[in-house]
Amino acid sequence: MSTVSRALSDHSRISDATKKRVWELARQLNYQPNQLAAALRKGRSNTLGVVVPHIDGQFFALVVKGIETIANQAGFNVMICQSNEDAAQEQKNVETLLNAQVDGILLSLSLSTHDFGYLEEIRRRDIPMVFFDRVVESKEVSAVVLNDYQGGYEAVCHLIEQGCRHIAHLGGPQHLNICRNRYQGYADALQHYGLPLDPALVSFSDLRIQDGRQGMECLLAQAPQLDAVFSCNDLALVGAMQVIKRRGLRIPQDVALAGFSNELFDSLTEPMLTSVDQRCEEMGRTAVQMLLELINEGPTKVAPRQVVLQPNLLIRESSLRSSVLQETKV
Amino acid sequence: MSTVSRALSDHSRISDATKKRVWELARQLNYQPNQLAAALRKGRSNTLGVVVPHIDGQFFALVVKGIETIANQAGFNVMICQSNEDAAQEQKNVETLLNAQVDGILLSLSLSTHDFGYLEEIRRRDIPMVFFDRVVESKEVSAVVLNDYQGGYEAVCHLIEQGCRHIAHLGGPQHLNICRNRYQGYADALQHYGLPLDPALVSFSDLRIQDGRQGMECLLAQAPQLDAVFSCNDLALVGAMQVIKRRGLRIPQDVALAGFSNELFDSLTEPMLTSVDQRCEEMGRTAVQMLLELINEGPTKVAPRQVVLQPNLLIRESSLRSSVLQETKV
DNA sequence: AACAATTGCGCAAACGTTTGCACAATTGTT
DNA sequence: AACAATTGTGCAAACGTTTGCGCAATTGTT
Repeated sequence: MSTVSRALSDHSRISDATKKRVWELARQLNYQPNQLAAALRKGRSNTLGVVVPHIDGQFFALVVKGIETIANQAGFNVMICQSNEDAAQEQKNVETLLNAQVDGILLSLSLSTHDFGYLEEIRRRDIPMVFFDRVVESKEVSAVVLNDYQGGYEAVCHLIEQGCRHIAHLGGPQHLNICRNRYQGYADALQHYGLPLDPALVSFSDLRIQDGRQGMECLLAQAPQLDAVFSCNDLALVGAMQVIKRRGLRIPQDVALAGFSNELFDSLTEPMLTSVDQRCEEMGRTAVQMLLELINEGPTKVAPRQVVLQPNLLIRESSLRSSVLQETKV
Repeated sequence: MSTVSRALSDHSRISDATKKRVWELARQLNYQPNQLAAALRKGRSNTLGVVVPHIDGQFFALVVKGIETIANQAGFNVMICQSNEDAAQEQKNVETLLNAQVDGILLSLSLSTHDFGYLEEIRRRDIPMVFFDRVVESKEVSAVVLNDYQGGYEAVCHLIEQGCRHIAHLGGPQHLNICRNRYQGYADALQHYGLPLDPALVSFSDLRIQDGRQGMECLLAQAPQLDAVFSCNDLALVGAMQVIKRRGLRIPQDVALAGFSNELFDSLTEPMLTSVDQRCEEMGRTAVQMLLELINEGPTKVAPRQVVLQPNLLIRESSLRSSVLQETKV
């Protein structure tokens, strides 16, 4: 048994001759090692756990793809759980993963998670963990995020440069880092150009499509002079667009639009929607690489890091007023 | 040890008193059973494997959601793999899952899978398995599929009833059951109404958005009289729509459109796209239920079954010529 | 009161690997 | 030629559960 095990793992103390014999026989018998037994003995399951709010929609689907690619290359299995934006479900997911003895956890917070207490259990068990996108902001934990602030800033600067002066914002829950930062980018861009930050031009919601419709109705009612909308995500922006069109307003001439996430449908609407691309796959790859590092070095060895990816503004018809030809790729 | 184990699993031969004591102590010590050890001993990992072509796009994302819901309820973990429509990757995924000692496998074939030989290994190991959506058609295997034939048939009947007489088809790879059946539904609907099946009105491809554009160009060139398109999926249909609009043709007056899958973006385009809904979550739930049955009863006990779900035609603007108000929900 | 049946508990083996250690055989060093 | 170092192999314990079986204590039956 021991010799076999060592031969298969290419141990240096086994002669080439016996290795050959073992390999050959293993092939003949179609021997498949039992990962469970190995996991039990070695105390590592070679499995990674991922918790995402949902996988419909481009963003998380692509992040997951990036995660799977790298994880599989490194010989790790991946277990994916959806919290469905529900804090209780998220906690259950984490418990499930811990019970499944995963070697590490990748997590993006649900919309409704306010209490992070349950994460203590992960610390207590010394399970490596990396947040991505929607993170608890702390120097104590590893995380990879987009520079959402920069994304919001650039998008709004672009709108201003297109001549817009009354730019509205459809914002998300402010306890989420991403929404807060995008909003801050919006605010700072306005300030940079000497424009006022008008509360009547800002509407917060959970950013579903119906929230976008409703928010837009509201904004148009209280600030009819608005000439652009920057939305914290694309789904809400589509809702807003529907309302704008129904009112007979032209896009981008009367109201210019810019969103966030570069969803698949952004190029399918009319006009096509300007949006901030989030480098989804890269985010997934980076997160899992950091996690693997933590796993291999031991979570106590390597200090927590926060990686920030730079966003990429994709300018499309919904915000392009000037006759300048569009240079950015769709 | 034994008493503890039995107490925790509520064994009948353990007195209520000791059960109480064990439970209490377990809680105090924050005892978490090691699933790996249990799995090794019991010979079942309580993990299910899922292989899908991809998870971006509404369909598979929702199927996966259905799968996770039921599987978690039944105490099973779920490992999801994407084949990225690649046969080699699909085979690797299956090997990974087998090595991870999953108790059962749910599989939807990739676009490029022609050779099913590697599936023999699953049979040989007696691992329960259920196909869904894209299946190998055989009475020997369990599967849950949509009645794609019926979906195609209904969609095309609807187009005909709207007054269309020259209905084109954007078809997918004919080795895939779903594409073949949708095409057959198209053909039979034409025949039922006494319309000819004109090869010049049919174009096959891999159904990406650019395939839809290209296919549409081609169809318009060889059959300018066409007055409707039924596409095997919605992505290709969007591509076709773009071409149609660019030519200045009106939808649905000049060309009516119907697709398949009820993607998220169907309600976001202009006009909104008529499409066949696939009961995604239900498909996932049914598939996993069948799999659990196979796992619990033993794969040799219960005979393979094929479940067929009925499609649901969602009529939207892209095909609605008459002034009749739309009754179907979007 | 003698025996059978039931109830409650614990020993020890088993699941299939990995790995520390001991030992034998070979090779190298003086 | 004696000893040390190296190389190759195998024994047996360990990982943390589950479970067959045996034994003791209790309860039920005649």
